[in-house]
Amino acid sequence: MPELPEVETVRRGLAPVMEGARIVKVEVRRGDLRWPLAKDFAKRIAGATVDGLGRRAKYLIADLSSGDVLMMHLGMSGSFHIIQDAKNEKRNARPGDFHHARGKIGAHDHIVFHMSNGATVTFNDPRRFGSMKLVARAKLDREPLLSALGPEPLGNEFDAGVLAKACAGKKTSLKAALLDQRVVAGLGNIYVCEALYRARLSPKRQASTIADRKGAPNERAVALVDAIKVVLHDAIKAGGSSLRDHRQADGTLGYFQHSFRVYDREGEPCQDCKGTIKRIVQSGRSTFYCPGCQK
DNA sequence: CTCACATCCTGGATGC
DNA sequence: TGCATCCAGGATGTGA
Repeated sequence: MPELPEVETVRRGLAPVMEGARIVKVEVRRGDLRWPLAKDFAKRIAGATVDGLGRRAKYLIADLSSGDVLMMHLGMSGSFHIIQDAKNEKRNARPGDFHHARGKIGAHDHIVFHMSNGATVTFNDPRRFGSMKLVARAKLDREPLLSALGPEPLGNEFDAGVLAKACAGKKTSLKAALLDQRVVAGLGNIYVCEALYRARLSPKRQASTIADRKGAPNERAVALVDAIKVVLHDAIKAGGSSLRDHRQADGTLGYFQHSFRVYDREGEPCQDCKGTIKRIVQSGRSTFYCPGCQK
């Protein structure tokens, strides 16, 4: 489930048990994720305190007291779960508190962090498209996984001018351009579909048509940037989207999937016109849109 | 350079 | 029920 809103939701769920706590021990149960973990991965982390847990695009970034930074990506099927120490849970439990993932390390729990506060944080990823990488903080500005990323869509620096410039001259579709992390970082298939619907722009439209000949933004670029910010903001507020029962780190379900206007709604009526939501395939991925509203 | 496409991997849904 | 097929939230490397 992991696009920007889901990763941000995971970050907010993990921060309370990780920030300020020491990683006592790391278990690498399977190190062959998207890329094999470095042989000294666990040893390099053990004993470090997590000074902060941040996010860049779809990467979680833990700042460690050792001088390293731990980059984590959820891929397609990655998730984190918190197993609370029983004593702590009893002590801290309040009525209405969220349900914590219950007790046991299970299949596909590839990486397990044992924290000094008694919490256990597991990284689960059936498809193993996720990844973890340790990088010296001093070298982070030259980290290849980050250096090519476009702007954060919720940041002030992301506006119609920036998006138009990135799309100017692009022959490819708007859909493909928005999925390109170099254009804007953090969108995935769901939120691209939803943002295009909200901006009333066709996913098939050539990307360059949100800019004039000089690369300046037109009204389409303005609408698109606005739609992207609104949909991401709303999704984060809803705790992300829970597809196929995917859960947040604290065990609760996000509910933004109920706000999908087009994603996975092929054949259903459009909420704005009399049309029907259609599914097409663009560069091998499903695109959902309303041909009536989106031009 | 830019773009379309296959590919990594597993599990769930669907169809016969 | 059993088995085959298709599809999936991402990102990269390829080949045209």
